[in-house]
Amino acid sequence: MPELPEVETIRRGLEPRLTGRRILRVELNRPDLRFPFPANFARRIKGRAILSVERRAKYLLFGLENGLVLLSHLGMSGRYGFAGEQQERHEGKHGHVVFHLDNGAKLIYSDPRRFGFMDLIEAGSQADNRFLRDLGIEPLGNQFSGPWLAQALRGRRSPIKAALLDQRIVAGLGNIYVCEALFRAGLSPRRLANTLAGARTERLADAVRAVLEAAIAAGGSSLRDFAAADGGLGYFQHGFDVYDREGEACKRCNKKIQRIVQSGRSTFFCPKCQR
DNA sequence: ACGAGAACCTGTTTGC
DNA sequence: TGCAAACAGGTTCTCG
Repeated sequence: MPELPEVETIRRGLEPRLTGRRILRVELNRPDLRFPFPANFARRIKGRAILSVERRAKYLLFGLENGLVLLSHLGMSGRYGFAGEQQERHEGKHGHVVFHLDNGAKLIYSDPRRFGFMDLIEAGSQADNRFLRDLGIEPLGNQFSGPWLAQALRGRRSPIKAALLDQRIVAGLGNIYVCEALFRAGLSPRRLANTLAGARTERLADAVRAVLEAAIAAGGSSLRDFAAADGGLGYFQHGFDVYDREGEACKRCNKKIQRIVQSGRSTFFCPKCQR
């Protein structure tokens, strides 16, 4: 589901509506999502105010009172919505967690496929958390650059597509934006990661940054399972150059976009523009 | 150690 | 039209 731009869009939608609010009660409608909820999940959250809503890679981090952090990953189909505002169908059957707020609002986490998951982290131990500790750098952060990428890809024998999806290197890219970034950089998804250096990694780093920034600016893409927290739908998917465009004309050279499968996932690319 | 593939789920789209 | 197969934005685990 959501990749970094969508999660960032959701974060921006939730932040003003949650910051300063107190969670009066948490309704847990099942014991697990992808993984079991941590012990005493609802009881530990109950009564605490929400101080911040942050993002790390594709994770949402809700900073709660007294140093507790609620970590939430949306998997493929997870989403946040407020009761009564929309998508009752989604929430009705798959509203797994309901946060009752002190202003009467009910924030609902729904997730049909249940690939999402949540965790609670005590202050100061974020670095040890099993979900966060192995994440690579943020692609929109200061460290990320051509030279950094060249160094990170050195010795990697996997296709560049797979390397960019590896969250331990760069954290936040998913299938859509990897395809889009490789197209923008003019690089074949099949090219081995360790054959990239110099100008190519520079172009790739620039492409990654540009495609993510464009997507965030557009409010995130809205494939069928995603709605921004404020109910608005993103529209960046109308601008995809290659993703989900198998057989259609390349916008640059007019040749047909191809679809191949790499490590079990669809890759879309232009065989002429991408080397 | 590292990379590819399977597994985890349900809903929607595609193809016969 | 109906039904089965294929496919979907992610992560973790296992196996070679």
